[in-house]
Amino acid sequence: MRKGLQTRTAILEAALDIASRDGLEGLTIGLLADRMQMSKSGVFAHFGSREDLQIAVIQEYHRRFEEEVFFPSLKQARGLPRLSAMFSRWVTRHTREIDSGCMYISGAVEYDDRPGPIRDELLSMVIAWQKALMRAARQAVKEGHLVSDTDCEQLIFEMRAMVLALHHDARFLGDTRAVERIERGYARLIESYRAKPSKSSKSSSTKSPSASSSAASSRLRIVAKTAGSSASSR
Amino acid sequence: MRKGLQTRTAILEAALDIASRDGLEGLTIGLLADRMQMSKSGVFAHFGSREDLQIAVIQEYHRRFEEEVFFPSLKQARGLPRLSAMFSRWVTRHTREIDSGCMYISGAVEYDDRPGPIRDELLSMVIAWQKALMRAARQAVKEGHLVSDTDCEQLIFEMRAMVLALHHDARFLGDTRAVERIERGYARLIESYRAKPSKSSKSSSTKSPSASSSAASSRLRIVAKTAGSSASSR
DNA sequence: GACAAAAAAGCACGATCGTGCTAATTTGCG
DNA sequence: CGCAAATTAGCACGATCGTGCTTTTTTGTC
Repeated sequence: MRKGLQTRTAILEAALDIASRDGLEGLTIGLLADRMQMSKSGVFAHFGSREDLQIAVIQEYHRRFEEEVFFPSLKQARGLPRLSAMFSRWVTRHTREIDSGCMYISGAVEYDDRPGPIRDELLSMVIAWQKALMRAARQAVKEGHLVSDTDCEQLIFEMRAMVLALHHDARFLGDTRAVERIERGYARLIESYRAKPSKSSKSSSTKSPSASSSAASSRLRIVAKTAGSSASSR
Repeated sequence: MRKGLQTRTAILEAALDIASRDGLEGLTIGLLADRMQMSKSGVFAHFGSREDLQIAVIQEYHRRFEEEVFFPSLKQARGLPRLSAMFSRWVTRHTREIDSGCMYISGAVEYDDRPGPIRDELLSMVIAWQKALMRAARQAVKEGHLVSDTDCEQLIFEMRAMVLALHHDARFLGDTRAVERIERGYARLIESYRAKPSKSSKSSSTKSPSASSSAASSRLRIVAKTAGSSASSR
């Protein structure tokens, strides 16, 4: 009775691994059975169909994404600190999952013109994350961290763009310098929207404006130091 | 004798269509035979193997990409004009192929950890394009259009990033506003690197500096007006 | 029109896919 | 332990995949 759920969890774990590496389309019952040292039927019985399995994988992926990226960022103060935390954790996750790949991105490519429940599921997850980013950005404006006429959609667009590029460069090109690129890009991006500490600015520290152009690099340390090894098993 | 090459071309055309829509992995001999109203063997005979077919498709795609995006841009003056032309045509192509999808991008996701000849082929095409962009950017610095300490790799990284986002948003999210986003982003990007018309600047027009921040919108019309309809058949 | 060469089709093969159905096994509770 | 229920395995099915083989049809040249 309890055993069933336990193996289901183990299967899901393996499925997540496969899907992250080979894509949701590459997630196959037979391959999963091999990996689990089970029969195809045994694996199959835990999920009504392959599609249900895929959807379960997506949901589990999303759960972990939120757990690792979104929720911890909520501990940061509203506005720019939180937005930066979200971005930082997002990037950090990408640097850690270089060997597996982001399911939101691979899923988007796999299902961009393949309608159905899987696409719908992916879409709703991605949109949820985008909305969370938008909320944080708007709060940053409201808190006076970013200039009042900030085009938040534009800001988020460019943030997302760089994450896509990070994924592309790190996974496909094998170019890890993309991590530095995205740090610099984010710094430049925020800098161009950052509110000048002129008038009110009720919150945070009234830091020195430093230089008006590039600077601000020390403040925006994006990627958290990966404690110990940055190595991978692949 | 001549007929063979003719049908081969027709097959390649259909293959390009399928691969652009469903990815290179979705390109199947049987599907291709259906589309061509031929037998599988008949199709197969023109290419030694499926892999050879896929590689032929990639090469043909690249040839068209160069023909449509790269070569025409060479007619523009060296430096920023050429770089902008390349970017503009690149974006325009993406807006036109919304219904089919960019093979460089889908291929990158499909083969990011699937070594072999196909990945190699894709990689060399993508890198070739990136190098072309880099050359144009460096020329823009040399010509004095961009400030001398411009980080060209960073510039190209951010340009590529936005194109990835355009593809993602237009295809997966179905959000066509990404076109405006990318125009704005490019304007902002170039503006932050544009050389002030201070000292020498041997070339082009010594335009007025206008405002130092957002402006420059009129000069950087990215997407060519799609003559007639911007609609799609999908 | 005949004839050689090229092109296309026909057919079969082993693999793998998802998924139903039934039988065997394992599990947890009384 | 015993027994019912949950879990897993076994097996077969139709489909589709890439790709080898042989045969038929089409093509271009004399």
